[in-house]
Amino acid sequence: MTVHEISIRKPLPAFLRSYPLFAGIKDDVIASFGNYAVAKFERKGTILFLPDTPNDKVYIVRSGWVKLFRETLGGEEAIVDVLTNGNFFGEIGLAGTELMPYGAEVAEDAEIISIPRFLVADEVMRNSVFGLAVLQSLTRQKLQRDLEIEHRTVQSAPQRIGCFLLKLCRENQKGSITLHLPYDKSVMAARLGMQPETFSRALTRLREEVDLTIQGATIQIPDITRLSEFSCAACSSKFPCRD
Amino acid sequence: MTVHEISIRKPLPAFLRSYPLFAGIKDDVIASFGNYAVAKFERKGTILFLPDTPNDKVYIVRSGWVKLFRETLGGEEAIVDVLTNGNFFGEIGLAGTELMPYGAEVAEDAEIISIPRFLVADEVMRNSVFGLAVLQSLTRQKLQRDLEIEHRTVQSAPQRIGCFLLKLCRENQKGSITLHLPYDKSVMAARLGMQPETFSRALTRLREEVDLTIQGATIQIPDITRLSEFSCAACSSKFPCRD
DNA sequence: CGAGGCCTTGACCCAGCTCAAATAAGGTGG
DNA sequence: CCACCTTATTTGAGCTGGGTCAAGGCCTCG
Repeated sequence: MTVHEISIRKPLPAFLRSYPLFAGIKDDVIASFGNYAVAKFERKGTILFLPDTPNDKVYIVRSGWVKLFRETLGGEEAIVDVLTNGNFFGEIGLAGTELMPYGAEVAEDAEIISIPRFLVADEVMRNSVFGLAVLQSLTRQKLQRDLEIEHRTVQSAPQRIGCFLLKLCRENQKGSITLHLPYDKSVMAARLGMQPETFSRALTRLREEVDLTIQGATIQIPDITRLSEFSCAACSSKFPCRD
Repeated sequence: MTVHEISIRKPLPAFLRSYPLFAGIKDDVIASFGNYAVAKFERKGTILFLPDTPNDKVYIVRSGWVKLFRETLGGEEAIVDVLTNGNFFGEIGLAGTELMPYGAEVAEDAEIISIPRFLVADEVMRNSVFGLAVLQSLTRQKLQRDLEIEHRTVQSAPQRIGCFLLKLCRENQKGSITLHLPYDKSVMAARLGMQPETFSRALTRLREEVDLTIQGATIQIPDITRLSEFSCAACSSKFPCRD
């Protein structure tokens, strides 16, 4: 919860440009974004905004991880999503919503760019290429949510974890891979819609099933294909089921 | 599966205009949409397109119900969504996706408008007001999905059904209400992420819990407030948890 | 070295799933 | 309008994945 913000200004334009979302934006606009946008390093635990709170910024994660959450009436926390490099959030503000339906907390030290909402809205209006890009991104994200819903009903806990690990592998080749769980297991559990205890046990089952080697947050996957065969067995979409 | 299509042409403009999505569109564009758009009556069971099939149209439901579905590898059908008046689908095509990630089947006799994708894309590019409207709609839909995910993990089966009934009530007043389940219970079950058997039993439990009167597809709700208190007890958002 | 935060284990429980069957609800042809 | 067939819904019985509660481990940091 300790706030240890370092307010810095970096050459955002290059960063923004590097993401497909901003591919069609003219230089002067990027520059304008760059003038109003703020990049900050934020420490794990920092709360960017609370649920049901007014907010007028759109955020982009430059590095690290940010989790979006809601509070159940019962006081429990439901995790909506956990974001990283190049992902954005707070765009619900573009729909004119005053209060954020979810809160945002830094799950792992992160660098976060915030842009006043009106700037983005203006640019959407002015630059149709950008508008279409955002629109397409949202379309895909919605689809991603559909998949997520399906996963939660169709896959077992170990399969869901396996599917998650596969996403972490990105476009990597077949064969053996070593990877680090990027954030707390309890957060992963919530992200995958299960209890921490279940996560722990499910990971054990998955290990037995596909011969993982697990040391704390480090996981060795001897055979990706085998993992995907196990995890995606129940799913409706072919293997790389990411966007 | 019998196809009993009646291809008709109705004054679409008025219809389109009546939905907020098209509020900002200029008359000539509406007219152009009207020229290329086709409205058809389709019978229950008609399949509009299959999953993983190329498609170049965006659809709007004018009346009736359409269900979007995927096929699990196991051959089971997972329902993505069930749409009605004024809802649109197929917009994923705007993201350049060639193959539809889901299929569409008429769940209850419906009138459906289809518009060539390029027309919509053009209009998004040309008319920023329209573009923003679509963008906002998608944003809200994505949020809706988030809620859906939360519901499925936090609510019990009876609560989920209750929540669904509340959505059917729309902006109706408090007190007693009678309503008709708009489509097959088995489809509702799938839509809510449960088995038909579970649905049946859960509905019975809900009846006992909040004194519903059930006759086939007709349901009498004596006290909406009571229903919402029961259903939304576990949810993170206040009562009218729809868009 | 002790405190607190994570994570893992153990024991037990229950909502929802599965398989199987009985009943309603429509629809059709005579 | 009736008998018959098909599809939708309900019920019964039993099983189990995942949740809950309660203890330990473990590791980090002061």
